[in-house]
Amino acid sequence: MALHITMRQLQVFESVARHLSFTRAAEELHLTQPAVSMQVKQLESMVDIALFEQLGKKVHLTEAGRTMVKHSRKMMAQLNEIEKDINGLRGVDGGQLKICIASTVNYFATRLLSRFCDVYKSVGISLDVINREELIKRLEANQPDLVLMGQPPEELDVVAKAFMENPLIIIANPQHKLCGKKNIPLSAMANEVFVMREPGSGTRTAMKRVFRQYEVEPKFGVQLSSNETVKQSVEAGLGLAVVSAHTVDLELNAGRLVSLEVEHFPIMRKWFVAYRRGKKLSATAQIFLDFVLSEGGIQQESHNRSKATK
Amino acid sequence: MALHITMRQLQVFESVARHLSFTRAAEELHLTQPAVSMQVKQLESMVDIALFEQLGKKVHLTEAGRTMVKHSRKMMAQLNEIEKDINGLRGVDGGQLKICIASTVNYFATRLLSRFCDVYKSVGISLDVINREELIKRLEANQPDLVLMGQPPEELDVVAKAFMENPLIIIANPQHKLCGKKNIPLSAMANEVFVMREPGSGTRTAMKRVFRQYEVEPKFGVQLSSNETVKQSVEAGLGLAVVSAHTVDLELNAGRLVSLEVEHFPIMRKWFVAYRRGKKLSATAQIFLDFVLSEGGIQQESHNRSKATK
DNA sequence: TATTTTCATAAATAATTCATTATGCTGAAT
DNA sequence: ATTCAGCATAATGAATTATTTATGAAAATA
Repeated sequence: MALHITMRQLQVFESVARHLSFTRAAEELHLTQPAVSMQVKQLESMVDIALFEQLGKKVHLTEAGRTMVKHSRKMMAQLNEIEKDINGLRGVDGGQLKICIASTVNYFATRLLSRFCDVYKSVGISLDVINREELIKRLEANQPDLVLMGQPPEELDVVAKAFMENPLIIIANPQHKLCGKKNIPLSAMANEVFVMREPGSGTRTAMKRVFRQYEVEPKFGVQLSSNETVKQSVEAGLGLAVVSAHTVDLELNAGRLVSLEVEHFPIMRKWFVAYRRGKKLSATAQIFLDFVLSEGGIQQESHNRSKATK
Repeated sequence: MALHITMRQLQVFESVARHLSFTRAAEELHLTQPAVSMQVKQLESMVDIALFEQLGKKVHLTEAGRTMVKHSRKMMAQLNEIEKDINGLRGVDGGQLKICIASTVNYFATRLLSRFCDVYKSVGISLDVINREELIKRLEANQPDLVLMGQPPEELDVVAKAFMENPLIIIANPQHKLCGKKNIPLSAMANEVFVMREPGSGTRTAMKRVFRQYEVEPKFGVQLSSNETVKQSVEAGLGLAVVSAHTVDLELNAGRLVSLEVEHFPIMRKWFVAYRRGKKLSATAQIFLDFVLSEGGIQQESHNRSKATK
């Protein structure tokens, strides 16, 4: 790029071209006339061609001048567009939001989202429901603005805020022999078969941790890839399962599944809304974050799952 | 225009955005890394929004950043277009030429033009054949690049170069009583009727001046608005006329008109190619000017018909 | 001819910009 | 834990730019 044309030059030039007078342009721009002359002269020397010609005392544009006027206007319009476009991004109105949610969150996230959309109608939301593993990949790639998930990842430096309780319970088929029993000891689980999600699933990790902690080793049965199939499998009597209580509301009420009152259960965990540390949240994302936190109704304490817990 | 975004800022920003690395951009631009950081920071402060976000050690564009990249590219493309467009004007190729010619010049100007076009095929020419009065108006309005005319105007500061002899002769119907006579005294014209062009016509002015100079007062008959009708009128026997010899070549050869050998005639005048003083001749116009002068084959002496004959 | 208008040029200076070096911080990799 | 790579910040100096005042020249006007 050889030419070092400045916006100022174009601006001053355009004014002269419009008035066909250096003096008028100077007045318009609150400058002295020589200042205008010099800017124009600089622009002329940049393109190495005369932009004005003075015949008698009247100033005329040359052919090159007419061309330059067009370009000047275009450039200035372009600049204004930048301002406009960027300002558009600054506000919430018309904002775009990319949200990823862990699959288990799905059950209430949709309700959350629809309430949000009611309030901020002009916000465009793209929602991806994915498993924990994929979600972490996406976070690494800086794809989503915000994610809703269970336990925030240890391996990534994220800012995570809890926004809702997430009790994990053990569910069983209503015909199961432990149904209705009170204070079932955890050790009783050693005789049970558990169906579960794929490795990497947050629920699976939490469950395993508890059993390991109390040195109970249940049997592990079928491995399933969606929460829905887990529930169906339990309903079909393939075994027990640890799930987020929110995801089985309907089935419990309908009596198709029951919650076992096992010792140490429910495991009280939380749902988090999270984003990568350093992420510049757009106004829209910030609003959504606040919305989720207030709707969730947990008193705030920032969870900072990072090595850099300085 | 509040924002004082510089091309440099956009250029540096674009480089960073392309590499997603300040250091790489610095290398590309032969700068130090802090210099790059500062340019980007300045741009960010101009639009008052973050363009990059650093997550871990990777640099990402923000939404605003992505928008800005588009605009940066557009702006830089725009700049290149200026250069291209202006360069297009600098050369002869594809140039535009607005030429006005006095109506009497028409007879050979067309031939001149066609020869010019043969050589410079890519030059677009707009040609207006108009009378002297209109031609001067056009000159005042700075409409034509060049004009071809008889006597250059006194009232306007033009640069005029003679390029061809312009003998003015007196023509008559072949049946006219003075036909074939040698050395007709100018005084004999006092008994003749002259048809002529409208006031303002160069030929008319020249003719009147000669008659006044030698104190001869011929009768003035019909006033005609085109050279063609003047010839036809003379042919029809309505009177004599003073015309540029070039315009009646054909008629003289065909014997439809004759030239009278009157004392002081032919008045030797010249055709001029002219443009307003101060006019920035485009390359194309300059070429045309040179072409006309060389084709005309008059040794050059610059005629400068101006008050400011300093 | 004298005056006014308008633009160009020159010199001076005020302001800003640009880039450098030096240094610190952070995250990732060894 | 140390080192390395990569960005930010600060201090500084050089270079450039923007702008002003003062002045001159040319053209229109009175």
